[in-house]
Amino acid sequence: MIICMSEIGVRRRPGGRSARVRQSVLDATLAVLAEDGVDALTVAAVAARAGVHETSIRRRWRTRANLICDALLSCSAQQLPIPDTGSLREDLTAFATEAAAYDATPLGRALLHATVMPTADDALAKAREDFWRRRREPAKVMIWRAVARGEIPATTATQLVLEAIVAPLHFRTLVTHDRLDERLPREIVDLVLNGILEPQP
Amino acid sequence: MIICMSEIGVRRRPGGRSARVRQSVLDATLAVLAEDGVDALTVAAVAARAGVHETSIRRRWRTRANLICDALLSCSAQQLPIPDTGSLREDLTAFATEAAAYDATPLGRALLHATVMPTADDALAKAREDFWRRRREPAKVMIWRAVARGEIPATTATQLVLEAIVAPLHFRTLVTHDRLDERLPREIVDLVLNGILEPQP
Amino acid sequence: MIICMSEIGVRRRPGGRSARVRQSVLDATLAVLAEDGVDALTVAAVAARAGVHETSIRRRWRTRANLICDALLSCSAQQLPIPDTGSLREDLTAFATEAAAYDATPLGRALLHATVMPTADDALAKAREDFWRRRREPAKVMIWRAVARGEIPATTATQLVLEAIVAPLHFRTLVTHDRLDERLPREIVDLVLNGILEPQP
Amino acid sequence: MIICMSEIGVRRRPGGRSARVRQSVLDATLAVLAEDGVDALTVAAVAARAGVHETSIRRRWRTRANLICDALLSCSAQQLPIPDTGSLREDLTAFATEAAAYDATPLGRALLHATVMPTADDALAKAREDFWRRRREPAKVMIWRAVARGEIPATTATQLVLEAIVAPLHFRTLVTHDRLDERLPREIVDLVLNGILEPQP
DNA sequence: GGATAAGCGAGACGGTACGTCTCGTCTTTTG
DNA sequence: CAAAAGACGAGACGTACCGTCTCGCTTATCC
Repeated sequence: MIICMSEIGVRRRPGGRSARVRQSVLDATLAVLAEDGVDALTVAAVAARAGVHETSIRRRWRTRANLICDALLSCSAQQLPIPDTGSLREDLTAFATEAAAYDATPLGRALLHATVMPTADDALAKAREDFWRRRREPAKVMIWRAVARGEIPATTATQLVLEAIVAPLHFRTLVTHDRLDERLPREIVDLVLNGILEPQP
Repeated sequence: MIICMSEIGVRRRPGGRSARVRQSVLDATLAVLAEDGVDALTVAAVAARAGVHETSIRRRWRTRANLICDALLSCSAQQLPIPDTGSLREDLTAFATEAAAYDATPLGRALLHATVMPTADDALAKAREDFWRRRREPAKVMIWRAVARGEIPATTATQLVLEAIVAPLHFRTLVTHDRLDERLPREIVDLVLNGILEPQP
Repeated sequence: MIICMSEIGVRRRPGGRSARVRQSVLDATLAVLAEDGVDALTVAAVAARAGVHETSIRRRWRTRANLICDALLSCSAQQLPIPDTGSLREDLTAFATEAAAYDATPLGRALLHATVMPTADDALAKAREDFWRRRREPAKVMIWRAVARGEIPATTATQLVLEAIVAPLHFRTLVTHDRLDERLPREIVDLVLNGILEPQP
Repeated sequence: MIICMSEIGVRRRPGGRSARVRQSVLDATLAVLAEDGVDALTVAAVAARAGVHETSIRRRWRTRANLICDALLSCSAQQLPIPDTGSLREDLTAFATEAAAYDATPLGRALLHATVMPTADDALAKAREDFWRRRREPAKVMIWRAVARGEIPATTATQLVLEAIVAPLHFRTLVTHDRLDERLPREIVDLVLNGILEPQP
């Protein structure tokens, strides 16, 4: 599978029924994903919801995985807003709060599940990595600004810091449904900024 | 589904064929899980591997989900060893290293995938939470020891600290297949212990 | 299967629990047969109804077919009453009416169905033939009496006459659910007694 | 099940794969019916014999009963030949002889069994009635011709006469496996034509 | 602006897995 | 130690989905 997913059916016949069908199918996919979850997402359900014949979907996306993957990418563009408060702590806290809130929405949860499914499909795997990369990269600017402000050293591992903040949130959403309240983001950010060691005198 | 999974078939006829069948099926389930992954785990495959008739599995576990769930719980006992080096940093680093190594094994990865699968089944959801709780609780002793040694304040959020350490590892294993090398655990532990802020003069 | 069905469990302990169990199972079998029909008759259902463990039934009757067959024979004794009005026409009409009425009862219909089921089991086949023989033989006396009265020739084929009368009734019950009303028996008897040819002058 | 069985898949694409599959499945059904009997008829067996995937059969006919029923109807067209000898006695004798011969064939016996199976399925019940109606109706012409020739009164109950002739044959085939030889048809016809009463002087 | 090629509607089919229901055998457990 | 209770082997049934294929027909694009 060498096709680039997010391009399927995009080029040819850009204006007209094709494009209309494509869009309504992707919308329907996300809608079903949000409502019923990823394992209840069936091609037939998407077709019905999109008002499109099942065959048309199968013809274009070939497999269920491709469909999900394309839908994923199609919405990975709409990124979370990156706060800019002038303080790293406030930036990260706001960011973490947004992430937690998104994980609490049906679509957010469904996307999370979708990107975590085991898969043998390389294209899908790649699409998932892209999905997260597109989410992560813009957020790095918060770190860079803090470095520029001298809050943190220039050697700070940007990606790792971001992951240390969002991974626990996603993890709680996925498995342990422990407390995922409004105080949690700040606690995590405090942890990452200050560490837990007793301040050395 | 009110039955407690991990008890299925345990009580009655504890000595004999029943117990033998149960054990071989659970073993086979984990084996298949490790080799082929969770979505390739088919009841027929487990039955074949266990040398047991498919019907016997379906009769006792009813659904595929129950089977996976029971297998999960059956192996959640065998916990990771909890290091005790006298230093929190070394303890956590060793622990994180073990966790990363386990995530790199087929079974580890499969268990991870199995516990993040979306599910409508309450029993399964509960089993997964139990699975992680049984993994997490014993690890808390590392924190307690550090508190006793005066390394960290008694108010430290034990669960959160552990999650901040393992969640990024699991997250990389699940989605972004970014670097998951031998240096990563130490980096995360440093992050959690020291924070990233410039030391205040 | 060489065992003679209708003897199973009869000899030993004629007054004890065995006999009690046997009777309640056979009763339950007939009851289920009457209520749900032969193809819905399941060993489990009979066991439940008889208040007996399924295994006990299986041990004694071995197969479902044997059970049905034994139940059948156990009730083939209770024959239809043979009328004796002094007139062959009235005797046969009454007999046919009874037969039609019995076919209209749930048990009658179920027995009919049970005896026409295809089977590979010789014992069952034989039991079914016995069932019908026991029903038919006593009825022949009607013919004999008519011969004695000089109503019909001594050469009359007794069995064939009886079959010509009851077979159409059973046939309508089994397949064509055409008219099976109170006038039918008499019409059939008229047919058999007088024939349909125009009386020769 | 509101669908009319015998129409399933008949209309659309009359010459394509569908029709080919349909035909081979029905043929296979009748073949299996003839060879192994109705209760040994398994969907898998039919599928194997028809060189068609089991799922295709289940999809179109849904249940085993429907399949049998459709096969039944599909062959109810090929009726027995209706003799026309100029004599009612000879016509009926020939007809009865044919019927007896057909009951002696595997397919004949299987069809007979199939049509007397108890069923909760209305469509199947109706199909069976249709099957027999289609067999019976054309035969009535023998009676009508005899009426026209003045052999029998115009008031003769055509259906009843035919049933009186074939029912005993079918009955013997189904249950009592008594004599079903070449003399029987004639004896039955004699019975029905002349009656058994001593001729009145 | 009409020919042409792409895409869509419709419906089967092959294939895999799931879960249910029997029947009949076998093995533990228990009285 | 024999009967009762229950698990197991075997196999059919029916359901749901996935992915492929073939026809017609509609519609967008291009000459």
